[in-house]
Amino acid sequence: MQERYEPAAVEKAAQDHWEQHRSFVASEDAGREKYYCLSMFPYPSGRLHMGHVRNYTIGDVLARFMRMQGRNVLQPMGWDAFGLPAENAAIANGVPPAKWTRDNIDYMRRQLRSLGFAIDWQRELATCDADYYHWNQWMFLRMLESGVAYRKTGVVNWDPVDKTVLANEQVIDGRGWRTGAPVEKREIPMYYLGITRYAQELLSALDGLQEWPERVRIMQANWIGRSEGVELSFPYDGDTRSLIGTDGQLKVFTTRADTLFGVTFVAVSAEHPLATAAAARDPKLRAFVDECRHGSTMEADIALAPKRGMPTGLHVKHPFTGQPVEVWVANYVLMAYGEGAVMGVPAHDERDFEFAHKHGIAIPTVVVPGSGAYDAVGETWQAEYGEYGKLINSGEFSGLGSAAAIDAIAAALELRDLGRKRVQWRLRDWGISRQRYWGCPIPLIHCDKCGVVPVPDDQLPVVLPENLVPDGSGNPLQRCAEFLHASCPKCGSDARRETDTMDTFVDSSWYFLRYASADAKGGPVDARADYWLPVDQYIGGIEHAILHLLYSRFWTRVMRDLSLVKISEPFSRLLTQGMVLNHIYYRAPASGRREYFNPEQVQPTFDASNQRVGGVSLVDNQPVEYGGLGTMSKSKGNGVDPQTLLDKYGADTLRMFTMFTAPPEQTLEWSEEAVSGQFRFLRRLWKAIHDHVQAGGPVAGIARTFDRAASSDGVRALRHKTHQTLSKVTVDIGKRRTFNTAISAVMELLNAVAAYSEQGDAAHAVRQEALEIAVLALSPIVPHITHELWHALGHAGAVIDEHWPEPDPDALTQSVVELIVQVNGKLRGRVQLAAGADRDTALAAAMADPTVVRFVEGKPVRKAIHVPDKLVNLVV
RNA sequence: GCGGGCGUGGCGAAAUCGGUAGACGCAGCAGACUUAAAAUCUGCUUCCCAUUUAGGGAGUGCCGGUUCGAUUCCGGCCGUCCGCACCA
Repeated sequence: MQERYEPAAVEKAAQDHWEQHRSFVASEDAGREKYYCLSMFPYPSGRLHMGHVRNYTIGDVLARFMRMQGRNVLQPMGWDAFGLPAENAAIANGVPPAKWTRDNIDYMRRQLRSLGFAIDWQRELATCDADYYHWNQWMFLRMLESGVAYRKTGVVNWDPVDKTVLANEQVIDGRGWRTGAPVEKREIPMYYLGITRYAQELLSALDGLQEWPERVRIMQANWIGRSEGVELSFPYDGDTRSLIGTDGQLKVFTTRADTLFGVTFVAVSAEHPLATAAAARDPKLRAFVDECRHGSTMEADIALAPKRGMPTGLHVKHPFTGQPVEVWVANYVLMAYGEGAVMGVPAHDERDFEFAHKHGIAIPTVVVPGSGAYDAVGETWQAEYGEYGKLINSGEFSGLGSAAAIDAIAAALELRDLGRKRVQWRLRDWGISRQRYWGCPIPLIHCDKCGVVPVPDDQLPVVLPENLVPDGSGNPLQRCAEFLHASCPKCGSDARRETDTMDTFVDSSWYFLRYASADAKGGPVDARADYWLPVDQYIGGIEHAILHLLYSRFWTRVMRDLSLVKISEPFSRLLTQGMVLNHIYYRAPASGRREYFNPEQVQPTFDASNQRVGGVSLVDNQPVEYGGLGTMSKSKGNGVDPQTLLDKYGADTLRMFTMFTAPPEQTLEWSEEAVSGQFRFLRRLWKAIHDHVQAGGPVAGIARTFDRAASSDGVRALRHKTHQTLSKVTVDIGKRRTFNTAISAVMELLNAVAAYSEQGDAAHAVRQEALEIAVLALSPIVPHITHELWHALGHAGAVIDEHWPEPDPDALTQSVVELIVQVNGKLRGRVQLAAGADRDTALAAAMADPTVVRFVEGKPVRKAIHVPDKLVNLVV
């Protein structure tokens, strides 16, 4: 064994061993319990970032730990390879997205390998491979057949200068990212997936996901947004009827049908048909409607905007009283929720209250609290106005409580065919059409005679041409004759291929299923998926808490209903890892953009209480401002390239740092000093084993039976520490997922070994055992160095093939324990006692402690608490 | 506005079921080794009082409650981060 720890050589040797022994190739084995450990696959952006390292290290530690526990482990990896950045890179460099993407994959795959992740690379997939997206297309066609997928017009962002559709992230402050031109809204036909059909199931099943973080479940429940209420109709009056041209009703949805008699106006969104009709005959209203439609699309801005509105001059009739109610256009009504229209009840809804005050509309009270705290609403809004109570001035319903009134009003409306109870969802169907090149083609053909015709299964996949270079204007597929041209599968005449591609969230909604049957030919998956699924542990960023995880839950159910899989929930257990943060330094010139400085190039400055307040750039020696801690990002210039660290310290140090510095769900603060601290620890571990082996000669021959009675106190204490450490690490990794405390425990063990100075065979044996446990316990976290150290400790086999050891119960028991002694709850002393000492013995020992005596002396003991083998508390 | 999390030394954090607050590590200080530096090793390192020893007091954002005992449970407040945001 070498005296110095040299990570490069150690890591190469370990990786070669795993490679040669195909250690991570997984195969189905019905006789063994499986463990499917999955980390969210990366977008191949170019290089790994620290977030990837953290994510994949967490997964790898669990995979390796479970492997040692005897589970049949699958840990696959792939690439979320379609998407906008590849097109942007193409525009910038003139390289086809396919080449850029595949080059990035090659580089990042090498990086993942050099980090030593226990990945089964035989199952690797990239979503841009036709073998993969073939099945996106196939499943889309099945959904089209079953009606889950359907066509409807949708609104897109249109850049009038580049004449192209923009993704939301390409719209910055309402303008196109490249041209700066104000973005327009356009309606075009698009395809939707009916996720709302599954809304109730997706919501109810959240209760079963007890191994998911609660906040993810709450976020999903809020996103699905179930609300129970009443849909009701206000019939048009004569004037409105003649303007619209048909008899009709204005439909609204409300959760507060009990306030129906307080309606003094009805408000519709600017996109509502009534608004359009009224605007056609009123130029002022038309100007207002246009303004609302073009207003900021930032939802936070909308929420803060004042309640603006204009009357349409149109009226509808109250469903019970028949009284005319005026229709207004209001900027706070959303077309996309409910019916795009609301009944205005100013006395009992804060927004309606503000609106009515502003526009001089009456505010009659129709619900009062049971206590009679008020009988009419005042000038300023009070929260109690929105509460349930007892109805007044509500015709036949007066006197009822709110809940009963809602039932009665709904029943009465139903009799008149003017309304009914129903559930409204916030969740909307998923529009998957993207007017982009680098994505999975939607398998449809447009024929002048037959209309939209699905591509037959035997002509799948519709292959995306990979040699196109987008230039920022439009979708290059529309200029690619060989892709565009097709013959109609129905009538055979010349036809045009659909050029829209699918949202990349489609690709990531089922990739975890494909890993489980990576080379299945006849369908997206085969029976092997039934063995591996569901994923036992999924690990990824909190940023995917809603969309990706919800879409995957939906897609899995669709596949279930197509009899492709047997499960409903894809991920049994979810861990959302925290972000990686670093300091932010910047200069803010009087005019122009902030300039950011890489923290490595800044000498920080601190105030009197040691708080970071600024810094000096090492480049020009001028001061820079401190911007706090923030997620590592390109735009803030505070990223750290893991490759640099890998080259400098090796994979084990990097893995160790990400696992030790914070628990996995919390944010992780970058610190190069902490990294070098982890490197120092590994070096100390190396040296400890080196010295041990040198001192003791060949160690394999040591007999390791410990006779408790014959052992010295030192041997017993070190054995106790060793097995205590083992049981802590087992729980911390296996149950609590607190890798940081697991590492701390091993550090303590190593400190104990260093402090243990006894010599002789028994001492050498107990030291050997301690070091072996330390190596085994750390091996999931730092697999390379432990691979080498396991051999150094005298073992012929590889540490990865070792079984996770069980703590020795005999070593864990202690014959003498220390009790703490409190007086009135304050720590006053400690006493050594035989384990299991009874109350009287413990109290007697406690009273004998000199410090305790000083505090108890002369005062009667009123009460004494005894927690066996733990503490005594004397109340005086 | 609504929902959720978090608040502990100079810093990252630990305390797992209500029982020793600050494990482990970083940074810092002192010492050893060295011609010197680095590396390494040893010791100290929450604050205040006392310091010759022994010790004593306070302390987990703030105020209060429950308890023999609260970082932990309960109520209220403050700060901070995240998510959603005119959802009818």
